[in-house]
Amino acid sequence: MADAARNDVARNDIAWNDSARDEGALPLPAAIAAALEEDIVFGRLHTRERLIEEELAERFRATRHTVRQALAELERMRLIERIPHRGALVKAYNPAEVRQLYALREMLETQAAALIPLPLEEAALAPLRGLQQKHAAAVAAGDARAVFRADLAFHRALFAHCGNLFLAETIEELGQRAQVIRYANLRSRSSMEWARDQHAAMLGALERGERGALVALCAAHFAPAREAYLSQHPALLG
Amino acid sequence: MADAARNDVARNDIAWNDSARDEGALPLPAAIAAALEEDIVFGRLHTRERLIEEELAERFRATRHTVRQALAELERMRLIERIPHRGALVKAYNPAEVRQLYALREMLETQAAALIPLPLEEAALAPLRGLQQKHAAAVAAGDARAVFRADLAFHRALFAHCGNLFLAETIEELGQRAQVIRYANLRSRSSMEWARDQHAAMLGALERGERGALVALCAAHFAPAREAYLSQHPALLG
DNA sequence: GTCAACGGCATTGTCGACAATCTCATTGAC
DNA sequence: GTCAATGAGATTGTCGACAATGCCGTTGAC
Repeated sequence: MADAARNDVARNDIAWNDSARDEGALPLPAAIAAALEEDIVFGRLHTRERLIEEELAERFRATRHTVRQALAELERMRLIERIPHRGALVKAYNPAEVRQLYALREMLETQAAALIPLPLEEAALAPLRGLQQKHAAAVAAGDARAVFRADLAFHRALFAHCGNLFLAETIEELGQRAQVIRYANLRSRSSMEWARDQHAAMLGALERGERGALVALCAAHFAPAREAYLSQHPALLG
Repeated sequence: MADAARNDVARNDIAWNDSARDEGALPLPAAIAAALEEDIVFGRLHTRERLIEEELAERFRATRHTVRQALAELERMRLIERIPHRGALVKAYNPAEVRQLYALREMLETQAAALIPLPLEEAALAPLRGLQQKHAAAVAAGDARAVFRADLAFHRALFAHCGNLFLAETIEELGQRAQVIRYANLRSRSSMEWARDQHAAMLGALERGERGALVALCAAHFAPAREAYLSQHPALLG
């Protein structure tokens, strides 16, 4: 019965966030998946926590089938793990895995940064500036959700210019997988401001055609998240 | 009605291959997905061809639900594309995409080859030799399916030694996506023999600790498949 | 003769109900 | 007291039926 009590607390926690509806025109499973993704990113759902289909169906006022599809989507993104007849768990990474994941991201983003044509033409630069401003505004407003979305959009738009669709996709996928790890950083205002300033510096490098600076910025961009995660999780278990 | 006739031909084609059963203990959706994967790889299902749930259900003697799961799996592997209310198509790549996909594979496999500890210890080398022998035996027997499976296994085992789980996974996923493109090569005996000899050369480089040779072999390993595909597909459309 | 509206048919998507499986507390033997 | 077997309840998996949608040939107006 202690278990039931724990589950109730968790359910109340996440019940605050009824954000499936505000996704607008998204198909329902995608909207549910997005809401759960946020729950994971912002730590409302913890590592190893169980996701129970019927509870989610009630919360989102959807059928269990719909929830099931959303869970399949989250599994595809590798944010959760599904074990046959046992349900879905928020995925956990041990420190070695975290290091490997970030090492790969660094490698790919470095290569992608090296492929972006420099200096970037104005027509491509303008949308990036727009996204940068959105991100900065979200940081100023202290709106963590908006920061999260704007950050994703900025990086997607940036690496879209690397000239390799598959590289850009892979970078984005690995970024999604790292979200489970990243959430600690979204809460701190200073780290959000640091990211904002890095984006500004990237834009500068893109404008002025400074290849070395761009590559260095991309490579170093997520070091803080990795370090924060590793420092919080003792070596024995992730 | 011309359409119906075309579909019948295709259906007879693939009806030869009732290989879902011989996957042994795999869960049924996975077995169906594997059978369809082979159909795609071996060109029994052509690019842009439609996959109709009910036909597949009949062929595999499964319910449409099960087929649906298999299609979801193939979509996850990006071998097919699903359009809402319109069904599933075997994915097509245009020449630019083919080039990008292979460029990324080359980049990743080069990096992975650079990370494998050299010379590779005997305990790790022995299983690789075993897989190489299986591959060579399949080539000798002219068993294209066995060649396909053995080739996958060899590369998976090779890159598992790069020390980065995510890099190895990503390489494998991109290899799966390239399967749509690769099939032309599986038919020719000479290309199978070429792959076999390349594997042998890789093993030699692993044993003797020849980093440069290993990297070069990995980078060049799939150039023939790319070239074969590009030469067959005029620039306008893939 | 052209073209837009209609409607039948093929196909995919969703639902509620039931079956299969796992978990965990209880029971009973030693 | 420990431990394995049992069984009830919780949870996931699968099914058949029906709803929704898109495709495409037909109809009819101009």
